[in-house]
Amino acid sequence: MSGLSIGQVAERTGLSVHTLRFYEREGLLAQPVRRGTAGRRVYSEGDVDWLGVCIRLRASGMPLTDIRRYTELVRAGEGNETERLEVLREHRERVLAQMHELDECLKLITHKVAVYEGRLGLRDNVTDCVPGASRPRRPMVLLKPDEDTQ
Amino acid sequence: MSGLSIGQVAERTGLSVHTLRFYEREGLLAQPVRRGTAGRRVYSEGDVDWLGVCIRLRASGMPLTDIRRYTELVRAGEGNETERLEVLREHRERVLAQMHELDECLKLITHKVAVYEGRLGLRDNVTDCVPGASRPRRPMVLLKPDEDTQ
DNA sequence: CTAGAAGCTGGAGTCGACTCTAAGTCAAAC
DNA sequence: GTTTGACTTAGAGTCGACTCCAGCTTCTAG
Repeated sequence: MSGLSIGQVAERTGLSVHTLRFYEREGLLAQPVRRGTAGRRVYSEGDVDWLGVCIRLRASGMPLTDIRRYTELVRAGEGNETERLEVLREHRERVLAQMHELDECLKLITHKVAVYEGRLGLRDNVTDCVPGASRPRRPMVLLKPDEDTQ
Repeated sequence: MSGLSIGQVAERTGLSVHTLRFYEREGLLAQPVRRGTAGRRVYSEGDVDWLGVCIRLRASGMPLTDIRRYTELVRAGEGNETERLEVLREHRERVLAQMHELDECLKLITHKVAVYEGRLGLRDNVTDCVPGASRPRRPMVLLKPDEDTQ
């Protein structure tokens, strides 16, 4: 069951084979990858799981150097749990901040979308309108200051 | 009231003067920046507002090329609202997806934090403990598979 | 037996987004 | 009147994170 080629892992994780080798060079793998015939990489399920963690950390904006740091702690084995915790907690703070920021952005974008939908005489989805109800013609609204012209 | 130097705008927006000039070169400003004595940039409140929008778009992961595209639409004036809307809606989808992803990441991290806190014999914050209650010594838990060793 | 697919390595290239440097202008403070 | 400091430009440099290339081996199918 265990024993995946780099190609299989690429398919499974969504990373390219290039990236998998790159991550390995960068020291992002907790254990050195086993090698099979002709020096080919043989990934265990554990390797793939760990890669999954790395991918999540990356996706949440943790830079590779920090992932490496964390990986090194894990590789070093028991005894440094406090440090690992610190890394994780710091990152969690950053993620929360990022979510907050994203929320603000979303508000802005949603506001703008609403404004343009209004300008174009749309109410939400066209399909939401009562069929047959005369769609109001574009009412030639004067541009509000605060909107996108100027 | 209107008429800010590049330095003032930098301070106000949190962008560096370098970045402000860079953004301008990249065509991210809706209107060309006014120039004062000796060719110095003089920013209007409108410029700063627009920069605020750009910053939010960037912060939510919109690449500069897309911000430029949107800016060009705005600069082109009335008549392309449908296109602007499309850009915004697409971006909103990406932001929502990103928030989802971040949420997953947060779950993972929070889980790991909880695991390490458990391993270290902490319950939440130390300050949450009843003072004087004997803190349990680290119970030498066997490592669960699924956790960070292997 | 040979062609093609997949793997290997070391190193180079790319891309996005800044970030900085050099050489110069200008206004105000001392 | 010179020094300081904020500004100007064109262009170069940096950094993170890939992404690809050349040249090689090795396995499988026809």
